[in-house]
Amino acid sequence: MSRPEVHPVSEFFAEGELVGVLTTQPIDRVLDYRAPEGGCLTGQFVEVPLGPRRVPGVIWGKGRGDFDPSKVRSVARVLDAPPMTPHMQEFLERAAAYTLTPMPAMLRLATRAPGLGDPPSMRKVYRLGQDVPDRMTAAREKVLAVLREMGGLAFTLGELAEQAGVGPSVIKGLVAQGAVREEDSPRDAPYPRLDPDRPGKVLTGDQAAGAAALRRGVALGGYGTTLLRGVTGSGKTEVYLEAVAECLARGRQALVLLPEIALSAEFLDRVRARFGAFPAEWHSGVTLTERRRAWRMVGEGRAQMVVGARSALFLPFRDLGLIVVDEEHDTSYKQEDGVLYNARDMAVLRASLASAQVVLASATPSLESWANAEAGKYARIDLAARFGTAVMPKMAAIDMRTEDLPAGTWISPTLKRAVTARLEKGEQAMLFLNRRGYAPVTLCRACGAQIGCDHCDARMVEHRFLKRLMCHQCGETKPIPTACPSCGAEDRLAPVGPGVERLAEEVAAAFPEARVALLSSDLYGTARQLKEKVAEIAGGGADIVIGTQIVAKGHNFPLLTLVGVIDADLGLQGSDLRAAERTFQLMRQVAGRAGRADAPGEALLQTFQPEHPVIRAILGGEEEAFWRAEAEERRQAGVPPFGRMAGIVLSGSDVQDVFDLGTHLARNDAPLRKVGATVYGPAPAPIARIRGRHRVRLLVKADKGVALQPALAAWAGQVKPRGDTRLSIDIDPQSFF
DNA sequence: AGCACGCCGACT
DNA sequence: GTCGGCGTGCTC
Repeated sequence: MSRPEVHPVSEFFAEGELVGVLTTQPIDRVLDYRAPEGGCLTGQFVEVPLGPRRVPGVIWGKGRGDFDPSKVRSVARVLDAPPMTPHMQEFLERAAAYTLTPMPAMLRLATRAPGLGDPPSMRKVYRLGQDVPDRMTAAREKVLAVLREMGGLAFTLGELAEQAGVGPSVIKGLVAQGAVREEDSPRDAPYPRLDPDRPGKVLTGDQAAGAAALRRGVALGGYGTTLLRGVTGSGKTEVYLEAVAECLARGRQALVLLPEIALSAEFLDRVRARFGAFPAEWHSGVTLTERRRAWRMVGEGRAQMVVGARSALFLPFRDLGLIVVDEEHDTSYKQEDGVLYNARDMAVLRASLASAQVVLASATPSLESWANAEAGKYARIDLAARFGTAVMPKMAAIDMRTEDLPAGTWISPTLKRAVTARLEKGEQAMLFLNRRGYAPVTLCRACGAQIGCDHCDARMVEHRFLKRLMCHQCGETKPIPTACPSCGAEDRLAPVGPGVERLAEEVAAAFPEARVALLSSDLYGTARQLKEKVAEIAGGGADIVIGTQIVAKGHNFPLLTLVGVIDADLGLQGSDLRAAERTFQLMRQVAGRAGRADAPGEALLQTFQPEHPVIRAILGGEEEAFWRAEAEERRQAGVPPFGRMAGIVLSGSDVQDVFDLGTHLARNDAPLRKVGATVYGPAPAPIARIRGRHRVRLLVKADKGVALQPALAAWAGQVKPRGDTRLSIDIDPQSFF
C-alpha cells in the first residue's frame, strides 16, 4: 500500500497575519482578512465580516496584501468542522476553470451542509431501562419487545413508536415508570461499520475476472478509470461492489453515484446485504438532519461509503479511494441549471486529484466513454453473461407502414397478438412510451390552433389524471378549456397523439380482463411511493405495465417477458446528434427489462423506419457497429468527443435586447478566432421562451486540444449584459444545436 | 448576494 | 421641495 503522500501540510497563520478567504458571496476573488485570536489553518471553515453581515468562507491561503491595511478586518470565528483538504481546494479550482464557474458558486456546492456552523447538537434517544412497569399493556409489551430484540440499540421517539406500532405517549409512559431510559446523544452519530470481508455473491467467469481487475486497480492506490460494460442482469453491481470492498478494506472512502434517487432504496438494500450495514446517503430526498450528519461524518472520515446523487461529488471526503458512476450515460448527470457540470467528468477530475479509481458502469455507455476506452485512456471490462438461463430478449421490428391501425389507436394488431399470447401464459407484458400525460397536443378543430404555454414556447400537455393542461417546460398548469382560446369555438378542442395515460385507455379497452399498471414519474409523489408500486408490479400485481422512461432505469420485473415499444422513432427525429445515441441506449435498456428470470423474453419495436441504422443496430445487437458508426459521424462533424463545443445561452425579458447581445457577441469573435474556434448563431434556443424569458443560443466549436475556456472567458468578458439579460456558458453541452 | 448611493420623474 | 424608481458599485 505505498501511495505517495499527496496532502501538503496545512499552513498555520498566527493571530493578526494576513489570510486570503474565499466566501460564498459572489465576489470572484479571495479577500484579505487577519487571522483571529488563536490563529487559523488553511482550509478551515470560518465566518468573516463583509459589510454589515457575517458570511461563511474558507481560509484559502496567504493573504495578497494588496488591500488598504487599515480596512482589513479580522476573521470573526473559526467553525467547528473538519478543514477542507488541499485536494478539495484544487478540485474546486480546476472544476471552476473547466466549467467557467465563479469560485464562490463552486464553494457553495461544497458547503451545502445544513447547520455547518452550529455546535454539535443533541437529541433524545430511548433504550431499555431497568425497572418493570406497574401495569403491562399490549402496547407497552410491543415497545419493550422491540427494544429487547434490538439489543442495546437506542431509538429516537419517532423511530421507536413506528417500529412498535404505538403512539409516542406509550413510550413516555414507560419512561415515567423507568422501564425505558431517555438520554441525550449527539445528533451526528457515526455510521455503523461496513464489513468488506463478508462474503459477496459468488461471481463466475468474466464477473470474477472483472471484479479482480477492479480490485487490483483500487489496491494500487493511484488514479485510473475503468469502463464497466454489462447488460441488465449481468451482475454489474456485484462486480463493482467488489471494488468498493477493496477500497473499504484499505481504509479509504468510496462514493457510488446513482442517476435516480428512486433507485437508491433498492441499491441500499444490496449494500447492506453485502457489507452488513447501510452506507451514508446524499440526495435531495434525504432529511436535513441526515444530510448534516452525512456531511460531517464524511468530513471526519467516519462515513466509509456514500451513495448519492451528483452533488455528492462535492462532499468533503478525507481520503476518497473510489468513485463509481452507475448508469454513466444517464443524461441526469449533467446539471442543467445553476452550475453547469457533468458529474461523470467531474468524478474523473476529482479522482485524478485524489489518486482514486473511477468505475463508469453502464449497459450502454456514452459515446464519450466508449471513445475514451477505445483510445486507451480508460480500461474496459465487458460482462457478457447473464445470471441463470435468461438471455437477451429476441428483438424484432413491427413495420408500422404495413399495419392496419384505426385512427386514435397506437397498438398494432401484431403487438396486440403478442401481448395476448403472453397474458394467456400468465406472464407480464410492458408497453413503453416515453411521453407523460394524456396527449402531447391539444388542437382546435375549428381554427387549427394548438394550446401553448403562456410563458414558454412549448405546447401544453393534457394530463387527464390531473384534469389539467401542463407545460413540461416550466410546470405551469391550467384547466382544460371548453372553448378554443384562439377562435372561441366551443367544444372543438381535440387531443392529438398519445401519452401514457391515453395508451392506458386503449389497453383497458383492448384487454378488458388484464390488470393494468401505469408508471410515470408525475403520478407518484415520492420515491417511496414509486418504489412500492414497482415492488407491487414486480410481485405480479399487474399483467400489463405501461411506462415512460422511468421503467428503463434498473427496476427489476422478474415476470416480465414482453416489451412493446410503442414509438421507437420518437427521439430519432430532429438534428440532435445525440438523439441516435439516446434512442439506442433507451431501447436497449427497455429491451433488457424482458426475460430476466428463466422465461425467455421478447422485445417488439413499432417503427415507421425499420431500415434506420439505429433501429437496425438495436435489433441486431450490433453494439460495437453502432458505436463505430456514430463515432465516425461525429468525427466527420468535428463534434464531441472529437472536437470541443460550448453553448452560450442569453436570456432576458426583452427579445430585442437578448438578440442584440447575441449579434454583438457573434460579430466580436476575435478572442475565439485566435484559437481557431468558430461561433454559430445567434439562433432562438431549442426552447425559445421559458417562464417569460426569451432565450437565444450561440454555439462555439473548436478542435480537440484547444484551450477553449480562456478564449471563451475573454470573448464573453467583452460584453456586460444590461438589465435583466443573463449570459450562461455551457461547456460540453448535451445537445449540439 | 445584499446594501448604499445617486440620479431622474411624479407626487403630497 | 422630496419620495421612490432601479442602475452602479462596493464589500477585505
